[in-house]
Amino acid sequence: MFHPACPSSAMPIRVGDKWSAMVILCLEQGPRRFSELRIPLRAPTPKVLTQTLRALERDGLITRTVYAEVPARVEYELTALGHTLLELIAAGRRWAEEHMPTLLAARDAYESHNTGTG
Amino acid sequence: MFHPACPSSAMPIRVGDKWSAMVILCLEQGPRRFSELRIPLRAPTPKVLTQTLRALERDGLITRTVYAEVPARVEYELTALGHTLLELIAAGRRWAEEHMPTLLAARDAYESHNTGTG
DNA sequence: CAGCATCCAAATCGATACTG
DNA sequence: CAGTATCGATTTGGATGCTG
Repeated sequence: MFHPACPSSAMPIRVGDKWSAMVILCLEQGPRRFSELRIPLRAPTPKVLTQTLRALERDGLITRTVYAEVPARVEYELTALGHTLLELIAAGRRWAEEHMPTLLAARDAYESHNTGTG
Repeated sequence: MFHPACPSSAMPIRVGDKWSAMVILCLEQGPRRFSELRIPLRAPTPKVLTQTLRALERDGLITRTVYAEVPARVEYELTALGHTLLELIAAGRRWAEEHMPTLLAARDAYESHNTGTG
């Protein structure tokens, strides 16, 4: 799903920063907890995830709900505005599925200038 | 068109780096010269523009044609692959036109927490 | 479990100066 | 005109350690 080869490595489309699009995608199927987002995203540090989450919350794309339980529980969920972004991300993924091989081939051919012939 | 308020300031959608999408947009109506890209883009330094152009060329999104004239002339033009990206960028712009006011309003409301009430 | 504070590395953007 | 080379400021992502 979010393995290093697929997304932001070569993907020419971004939504904001490096993680925003992936967070939104993770939230597509429903609310997720802080730790639940760290695993699939491979976001090693909570700081970066917090930054991303805060920025998303600031822009009204997600909501942050705190449950007063003993092990503190916080859930993040997409807003209506956040859902509209899903379509755009899907469009980006469709483009990638269709044209990324061509782009990668072109990139590979371009790199050959330095290592292959020259 | 490319005034500081519109594009990457608040725009949550990017194509690659800060300038790639704008370069592609500038090339939509036909080939453009190096200097012709610097004016509308407000890319102050040739270095940054060159980097963007090279990356785009590397990915097969644009072509670079050099004309052996006395004042050297170089033209950049969108490839077929580059054209496919136009649709995606257009989708991003449509999203921005429709939802950006909502996003900005949410952001503004969020900022009020710090300056207004607290 | 969720989040913050501090320090650090890397990428990016940018200004100045110079060449064919 | 088009592009390169060098240096600096800003931004971003990341690692470690600590708190409620």
